[in-house]
Amino acid sequence: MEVNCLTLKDLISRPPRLDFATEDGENAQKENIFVDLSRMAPKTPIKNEPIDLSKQKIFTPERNPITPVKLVDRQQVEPWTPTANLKILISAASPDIRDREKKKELFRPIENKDDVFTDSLQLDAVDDSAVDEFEKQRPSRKQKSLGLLCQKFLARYPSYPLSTEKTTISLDEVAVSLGVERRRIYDIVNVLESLHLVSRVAKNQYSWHGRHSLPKTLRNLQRLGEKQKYEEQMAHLQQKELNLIDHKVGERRRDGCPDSQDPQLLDFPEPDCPSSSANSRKDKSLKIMSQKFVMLFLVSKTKIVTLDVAAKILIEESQDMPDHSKFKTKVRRLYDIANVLTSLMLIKKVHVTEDRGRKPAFKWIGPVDFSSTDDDLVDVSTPVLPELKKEIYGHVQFCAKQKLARHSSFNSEQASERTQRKVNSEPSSPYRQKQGVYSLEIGSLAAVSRQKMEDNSETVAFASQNMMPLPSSLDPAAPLPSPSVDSEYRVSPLCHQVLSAAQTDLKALPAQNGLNGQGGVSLASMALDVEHQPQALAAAQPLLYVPPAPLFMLCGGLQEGLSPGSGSGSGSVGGGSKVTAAEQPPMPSATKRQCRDHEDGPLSLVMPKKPSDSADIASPKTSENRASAPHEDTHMNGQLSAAKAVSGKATTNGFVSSEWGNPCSNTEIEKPSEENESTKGPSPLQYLYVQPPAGLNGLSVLLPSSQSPHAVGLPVGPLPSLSIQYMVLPSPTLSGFPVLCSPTMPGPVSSAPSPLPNVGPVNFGLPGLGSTAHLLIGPAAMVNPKSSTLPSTDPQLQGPCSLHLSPVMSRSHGSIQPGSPAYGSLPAATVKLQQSPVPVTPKSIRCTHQEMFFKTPGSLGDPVLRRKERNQSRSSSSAQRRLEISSGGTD
DNA sequence: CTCTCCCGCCACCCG
DNA sequence: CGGGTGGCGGGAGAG
Repeated sequence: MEVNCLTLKDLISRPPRLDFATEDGENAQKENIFVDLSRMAPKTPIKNEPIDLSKQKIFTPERNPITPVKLVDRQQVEPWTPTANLKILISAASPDIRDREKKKELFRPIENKDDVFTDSLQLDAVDDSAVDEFEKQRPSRKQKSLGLLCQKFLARYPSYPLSTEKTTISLDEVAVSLGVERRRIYDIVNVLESLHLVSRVAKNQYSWHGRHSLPKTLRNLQRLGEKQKYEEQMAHLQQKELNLIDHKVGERRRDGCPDSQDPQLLDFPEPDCPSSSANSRKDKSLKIMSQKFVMLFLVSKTKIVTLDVAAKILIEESQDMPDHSKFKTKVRRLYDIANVLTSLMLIKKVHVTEDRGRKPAFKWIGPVDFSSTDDDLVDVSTPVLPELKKEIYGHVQFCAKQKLARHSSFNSEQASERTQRKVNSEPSSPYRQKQGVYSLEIGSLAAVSRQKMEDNSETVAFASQNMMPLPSSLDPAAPLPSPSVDSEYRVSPLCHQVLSAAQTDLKALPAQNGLNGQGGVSLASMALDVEHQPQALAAAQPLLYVPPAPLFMLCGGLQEGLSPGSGSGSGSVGGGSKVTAAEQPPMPSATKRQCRDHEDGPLSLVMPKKPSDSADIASPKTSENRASAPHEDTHMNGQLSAAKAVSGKATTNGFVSSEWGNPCSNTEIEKPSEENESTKGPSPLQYLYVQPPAGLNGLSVLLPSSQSPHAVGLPVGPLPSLSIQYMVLPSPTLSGFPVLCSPTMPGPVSSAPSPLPNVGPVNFGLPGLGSTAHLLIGPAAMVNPKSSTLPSTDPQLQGPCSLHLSPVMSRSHGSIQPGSPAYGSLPAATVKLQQSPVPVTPKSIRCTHQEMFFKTPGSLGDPVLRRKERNQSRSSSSAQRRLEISSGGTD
């Protein structure tokens, strides 16, 4: 059955149920008239309705005979339908039907992950709620967004496919599987094609190339952009705008286009597409627009391009009359392109503020440094070139890269590394690279670090122009100015906003908690770039990142926020490092927004410096990783499936899931758990509990009080950034419910026994918690400096979820150490939370579990757990137990 | 209100 | 000529 197929796919990257319906329905509608008829029959036609109907249709062709069923489905599907009707219909429907629907939903949710979706899943338990759920299910606009669709699309293919594997993309197939009309797929594919991620081989057929050539493509585009003098044009336009703003907004655009520029633009060689025809139509093609748009970023010093400027340039190039309608249309197209580029983690939305207000803009967060020479990248001082790394490290790293790649290209990595290096070079810089381990920062982080590194000039420039990159610079303080800050940023480029917020919070915390701000953990990790990530994902995902398994000890009362171990050092968050969220300063609206949207947050990849080491460590993992690697991004595939299941809903995106899926992490986890058992001692495992800041949606952050000391010490790598293990839990529920742990590396502290075979996400049943509690372990970002092994961390997870703590170092178990001087300044660790538009509530978590449950029945399993979870009240003390238990459970 | 951008009509083009 | 592509802009959801 298609359904089955879909299901599998869905697991990986599935469009919301609605999508399904939509797919079929829409397609049918457009392509199949008769379908429409069926639709019509049912009820009042609502725009949205058709989709639902179609869904049913799709599914039902076979079913069609069962008319009644249709009605039922439709109703269910149709959110808009009055609840009463829905209920009635539902009730009327046979149980079988309901079950069927439920099943469908279950599978679909993965991608849809929408909260709604999740909720729907829960429905099983509650029939009564069915109606509400239905309503919830209604696909929101966001759910249908091109960006989300693109993510789903990307999730289907590995970012860095093996050369051997050739993937062909059937537009029809994809459209069906993603539940959208083909038209939408064209939009995505065209942009991807412009970057050479795919190429058209035949009608309806594209081949997937992945990101391998992305750096080259970008380089070429950059060159072209330079030739086109886009930078100048942009500057010119911006200036004009400024001037115009004062005078007139209206027609500045025309003015904006420098006459001189026109010729160039006209000449504009179509970058990659040789074929790009001279046709006017083609000139306006999304592909070309996409390339030009990318060029604008690449040539921009600020890496920030406002849509209006981009639209103007494009209009001018196309020689279109700059009338307002044209401009509007152009902007619409740019949004389409931007959505895809955002999904590729190449750009993220930001807003530039002007005197008159904000302007929509996008910031390049992709690789930057490929600039002049192709070889440059390699040449760079960076110890390990991205590509080289690939070769050297082989699968393991490869996998990691892939994951990372999603977020950023190699180049970016390099850039980040470089940056870090610079930082390192700085004597003062507190952060040192860890030996043997390189942490790569991706996406926004890299970009951010880069910016800072590069200089303030960019910022200045903006300022002069009145343009301010809001997202990055939300925090006035945060931005570059303070050295300490810079270093941090450099080290771990996180969303500035987040970071700033986190810092603030942290600072505040000490006071309340009596903790030392400095000593405190720096939560910088969190940067969330909400925008990047698929909204849906973000929303649903409850992310729990747990430190190395071995470490799992929750300080007695997590809820209370005490972390016994934490007291370390100056900053250690004093014994109870409980931080209250309230304290956090509210994030700027922009920030919030981003948070919501982005999941991608900075990713940090840790790579073993030495290949050999990595190999050693990795080897075990490698096998699996490799497998996963191809799938990379989404990972939605196989391995991940389990992970996904775990991550489930939380990870709406493949990213997350993939990470979770990482076997390595699992392995690591297990060890830790054992260790924990042995060590149980409070020291190692304790976590600092940080209450969720407002932005976190009530998620609590647990920081391992005892981070491996090594972390701090690691000097080596170019990348100073440290990754800190952390857990994010819904505060209310800390005790009871399942905890998702990010995969961790074997903690240095505990002697980790040989890692166990990787298992996807591991669920630990905590006895204390009751069956309910599960620990999901994701790939850990942590690297042990000591342990030569590196954890080949799962890059995958990192995605949005992973928390990257750069500066923080935890010495040995003791909680975060304040000690590190540098850190002191930056106590806060940024935790990247996925903020989903929907608040992450315990409920959502539950949902996640459910999803997971579905996916991987074995591991997570029990629905019952939920109940238990609820029931469970955990005392802090119990927490440790739980941990221990969990570890045992893991076994 | 503005910002986004989904949706799908229908023109373009190719085989 | 039929069907794949994809430009285009109305209009509505989201903020």
